[in-house]
Amino acid sequence: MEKARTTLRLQDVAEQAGVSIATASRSLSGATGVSPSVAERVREVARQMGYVANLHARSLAAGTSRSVGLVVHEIGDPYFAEIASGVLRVGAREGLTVQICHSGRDPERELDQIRMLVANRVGAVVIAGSGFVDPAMQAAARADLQAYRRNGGRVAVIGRHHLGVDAVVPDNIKGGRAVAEHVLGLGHRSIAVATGSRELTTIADRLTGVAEAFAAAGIDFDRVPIIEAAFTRDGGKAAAEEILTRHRDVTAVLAMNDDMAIGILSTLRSHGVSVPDQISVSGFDDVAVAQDLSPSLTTVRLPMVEMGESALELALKEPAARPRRQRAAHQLVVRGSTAPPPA
Amino acid sequence: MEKARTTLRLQDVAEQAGVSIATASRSLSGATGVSPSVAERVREVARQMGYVANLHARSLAAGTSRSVGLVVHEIGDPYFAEIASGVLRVGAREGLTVQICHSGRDPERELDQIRMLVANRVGAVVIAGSGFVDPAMQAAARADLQAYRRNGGRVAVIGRHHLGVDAVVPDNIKGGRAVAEHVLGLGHRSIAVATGSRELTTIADRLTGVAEAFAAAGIDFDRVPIIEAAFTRDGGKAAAEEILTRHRDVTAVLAMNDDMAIGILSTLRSHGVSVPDQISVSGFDDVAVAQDLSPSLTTVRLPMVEMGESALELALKEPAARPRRQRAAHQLVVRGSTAPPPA
DNA sequence: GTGAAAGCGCTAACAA
DNA sequence: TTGTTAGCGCTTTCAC
Repeated sequence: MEKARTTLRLQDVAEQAGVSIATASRSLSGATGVSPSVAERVREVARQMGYVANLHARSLAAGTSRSVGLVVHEIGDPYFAEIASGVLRVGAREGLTVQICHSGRDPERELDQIRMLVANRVGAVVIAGSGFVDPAMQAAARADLQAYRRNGGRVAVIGRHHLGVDAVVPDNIKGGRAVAEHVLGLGHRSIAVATGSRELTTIADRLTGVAEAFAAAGIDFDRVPIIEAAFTRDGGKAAAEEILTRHRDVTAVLAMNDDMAIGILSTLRSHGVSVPDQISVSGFDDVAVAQDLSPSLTTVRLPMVEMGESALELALKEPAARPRRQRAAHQLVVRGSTAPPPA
Repeated sequence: MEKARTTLRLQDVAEQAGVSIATASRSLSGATGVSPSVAERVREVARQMGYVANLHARSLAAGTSRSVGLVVHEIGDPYFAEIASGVLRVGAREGLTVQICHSGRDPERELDQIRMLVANRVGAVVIAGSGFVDPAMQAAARADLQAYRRNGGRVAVIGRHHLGVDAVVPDNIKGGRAVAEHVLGLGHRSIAVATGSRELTTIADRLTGVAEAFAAAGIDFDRVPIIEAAFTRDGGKAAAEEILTRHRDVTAVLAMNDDMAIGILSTLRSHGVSVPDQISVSGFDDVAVAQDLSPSLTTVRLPMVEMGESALELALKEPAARPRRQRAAHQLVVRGSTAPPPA
């Protein structure tokens, strides 16, 4: 008794169409050198049989694959979800499959995930998590990535990394400066900053911009309360609690991302503190809900979806001699959560 | 001149370690039947050389792959982002890579994506988009999926589908009923419903539950204004505009998801309509920001992350004789956006 | 324009 | 316990 074949092979299609496997291959992959009529017939037969090529076999034989990888800190976070959306969009357009993985803001996990992607022989990888300030921390990742690139792999990152690869970089410094200038311009002088870990370059840069604005306004940044907490809504809540307890004179809070700002708004509201009448709050990123909050959130808009798109497009381009750096536009978006300080 | 090998092969590791390629394979894949000392040595050599196995070759030879697929409508949508987070979490735990793709709520695109996943020989696919009410619409997908399963592929869906596979199903009917009963219980009688396309089973079910509650309250559901718009924030805004224009007597709006509810809140606010004093608003899903809105949103909580986890776990289990159906707990969460109607 | 055949890098019988 | 070898399904020279 013959063992029944389960999956269709290219050979089955070839036999059915009465051509050689080579011709079948050429017909289906759209290669040149097959007479149009034959190619069409093969395609028709394949379609009717419901044949789907085995991409593993194809990748193995051709040495290239139609897939790319994306590393994010956490896909449930709107910031990364929107970036992923952009990456998926370009991927679909180019007929690429996209593997997404979490790094959980952990450099070691990030490295593991990169290794896995390399093992999967993806054609390109996009790293969307923020880099770490400490270059040593990324030495291993950098080495792996270099080896990967020597073998023809493409890499692009979003944000500032020490990886020596193409990058889409939002100007976090200028953005931080813009939002701080806005709040200072409203007349605030007693300002607190709510931030995540300064080990992340994204955060470090935003803080740098804020510091610049303070310096320009003649304010000693060392005296400004910087509340460091998780870079999440819960972190924002914790920061707000601390501000209400230990910095009662504060009239404005600069959150280093929207998530924290949302948590801050929530906590202030539950404490009966009116925004922006008593305290102004600003965010950073302009996630989709920022405009629908009440009050709507003053923030710095980063085009996350476009950044995802650009990053993959950059990675897909012919590699350049030296790393390319593409700036992402940022834009101060003034909404209802900021106003002059109470008289 | 010999062409320089770029990527390391298993053979290179085997030679370096002084063993056969078979032994090297067994050592690295953790298979039994190798002396511990040899296995350890091989692993050490591989690590030092920086060898990463070619997963395509492995999949092709072994006929199985350590990857799974996830199909969502749109990863930028928090609902799906949270589900994806759950899937990625389990995937990481099990050492699986996850391919994510967009269907864009388009049955044809969904089919294409499924085909692509099948071509990639993923071990399992999780479909997270809502199914369509019209069974004919999914006939093709169903056929493809059946063939995939006959070849050993696993499938699980989130939500009600006509696909004949394992499913994680939120009880949308009861959830719809619960939120409608809550609003009716507050005394509202002039209620509008804001919804997305009823072609989606998720939405159809929620509406069914709502209708049940209305019937139980002795209200003719046919007289209730049902505003159909995009199942997004923008759709919610459009629905709110219409309600303000054409249904001025409405004291409560039931939105069939949080996204729409957020858009509704936003539009009502910009029109100076107070929530919940003048109009109550409810949502569905309990996306993370729902609790941080102002007013915080009354909604039906669905454990999205857990649903994603369960779906992949279900797909990874040994297949059962008949499709399994796992209920996801839902819970009415009463917050600030609902109150009795104005006197 | 088409076909035969040699791999792509790995796993899994089967032998030793 | 270890090694030899035949594929996995496809692409791609190289002949014809």
